[in-house]
Amino acid sequence: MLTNIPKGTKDLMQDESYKWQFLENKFAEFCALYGFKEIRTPIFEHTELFQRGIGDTTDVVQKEMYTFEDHGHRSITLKPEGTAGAVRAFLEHKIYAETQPTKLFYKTPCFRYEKPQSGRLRQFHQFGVEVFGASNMIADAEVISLAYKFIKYLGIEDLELHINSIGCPECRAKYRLALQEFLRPKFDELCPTCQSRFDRNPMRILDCKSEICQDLVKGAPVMIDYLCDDCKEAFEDLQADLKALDIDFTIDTGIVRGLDYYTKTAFEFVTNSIGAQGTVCGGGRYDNLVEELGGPSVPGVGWGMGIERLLMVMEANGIEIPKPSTSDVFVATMGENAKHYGLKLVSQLRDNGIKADLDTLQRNFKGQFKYSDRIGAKYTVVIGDNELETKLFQVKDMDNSTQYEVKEEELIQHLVEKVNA
RNA sequence: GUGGGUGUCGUCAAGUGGUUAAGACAACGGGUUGUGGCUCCGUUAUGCGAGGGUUCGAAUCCCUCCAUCCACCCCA
Repeated sequence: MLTNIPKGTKDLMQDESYKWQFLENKFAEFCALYGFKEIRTPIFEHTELFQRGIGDTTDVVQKEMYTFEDHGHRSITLKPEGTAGAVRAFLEHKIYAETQPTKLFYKTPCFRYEKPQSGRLRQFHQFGVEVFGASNMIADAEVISLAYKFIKYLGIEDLELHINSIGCPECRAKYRLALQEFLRPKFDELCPTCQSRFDRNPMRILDCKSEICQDLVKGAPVMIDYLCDDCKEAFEDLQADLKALDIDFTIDTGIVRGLDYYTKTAFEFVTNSIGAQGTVCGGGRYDNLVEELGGPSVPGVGWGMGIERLLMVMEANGIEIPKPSTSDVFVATMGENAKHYGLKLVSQLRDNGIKADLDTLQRNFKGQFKYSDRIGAKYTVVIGDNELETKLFQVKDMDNSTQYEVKEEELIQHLVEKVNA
């Protein structure tokens, strides 16, 4: 029990953290290229922020939030997603009063109380970007382009971009009615889950996996046909923008975001190589969210990318992240005098930017070499009584097993050059 | 929340009622205290997810629980 990690969480251990560091650094670089700046907001917020932002009737809010009362009797919730907190900060710091648009990125843990499965955790992590203040579809295209380029940079080829428009509140409401009218006569034939979706989220019925529902849904009205002029034009603009960027996409009328705040653009980068949870990046436009949360009428568009899923896709495609060396130089010593000399040498090497290490377990000489090999040192320096006396040190190149002597005064410089070569 | 699979050393595993629970890899030690990756030798589960039960006898059968994986739902 004490040594059991909580359900649905993962430790990131020392031999894997480099992968995350790599992705985090690259993501920040890409964001910088696109003019996005990082924000860091708390991992918990007032519960009401999510209720209002994500929507009271969504699954996320209704049954998946980690909510608790703090000692001041406030209802607090661990972030289930990143956008709400970003909007809150945007409002609280009155960023809308500055030069627009505002382009923000973040990385954050998210928490949802769900039953874990492949690609689904209770604590997972997202990269996210948000653009505030831009209503033109160019912003949507930019945001999609950022995700696209980042994904391509990482070498991932099997993520497909799916886009859809889910309209604005007006046209979506009309469409919902039309869809419900279409399905109402077939209600009794729908699978139980779809019957429950009928009122709550009828658009989900369109991509139900049950064959019966698939059949019943044939000929159903499509959201795109119900878009108002404004939404329709926006969707066409987006497609034109993506084409201009040479970004391949497919229109997927089945995309329904599970968070209420989305309007117009909805998109996902999906794969089928990592199991059932194939959405690696999902996002869209939310033109009413800022206002809904008590701010001025400011449009927004953004996405979240699941870091664990991203890594799963990379792994499934055999993409390797360069593993940093743990040690460039290992100093093997014999005897007390040599030990002190070695301790100082290692310290000096580090001062010169060399990853250096020495034995701290009183291993015998052979054991030290073995350890040097294990940690992947490129060079091993030998220090014993002979070396201390002659001021000539043995340097062994671990890759090709050659060994040679270097004068004491040239040793550090020599190693610096070798390692950086 | 619903369903299915799995649980034997750090890892991969053999074992399906009968004396001391194979093996491989890893780890650690050693092959006459100055040299790694190869090789050789040695060490490493009174224990088989936990707790009950059946039995002369259980890792092997039964029950309960727990963990984990996968799928539905939902989403990153």
